Amino acid sequence: MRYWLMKSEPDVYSIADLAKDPEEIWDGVRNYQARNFLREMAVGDQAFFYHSNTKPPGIVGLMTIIEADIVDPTQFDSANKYYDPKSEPENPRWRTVKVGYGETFPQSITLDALKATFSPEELLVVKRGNRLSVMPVDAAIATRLLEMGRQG
DNA sequence: GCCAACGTTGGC
DNA sequence: GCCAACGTTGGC
Repeated sequence: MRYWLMKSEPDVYSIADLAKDPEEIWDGVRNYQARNFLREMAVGDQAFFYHSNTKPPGIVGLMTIIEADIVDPTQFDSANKYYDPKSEPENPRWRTVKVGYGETFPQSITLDALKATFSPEELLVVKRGNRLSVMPVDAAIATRLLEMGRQG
């Protein structure tokens, strides 16, 4: 079982949205490095939910991968923001996963707290200028994050 | 709202 | 294949 971190802007899609409707296809990722990580995910993996572009940014909870290697349906929908005219239905370019709601931490782990605790080598999200929206988290780091998040 | 970081596109 | 221009992300 592996751990991951996945970013979303809460104005677009937040952990409260996932809690309300607790299964969701994580669509709209259009970056190859992020997609490659999505394709490595397996059912049962755990992912930290990170709120970006908000005050304060940080890890707000946990979710579970409940279905792996799904074709992202938005790539073929010309009305959708994430429509990709270059993706062929017989060879879809963008794949993703379905996530299930896990838990919301009593208090989010802010980016400031993450930076104070972890080096960029330990946790990529604290690296300045990092724009990757899906990334792996080392198991030992994940354990510490769970302790930080659950104690609130 | 600004801007640094950085991925993508397209001309050559 | 290089690289300038451009667009997007995301912290501040």
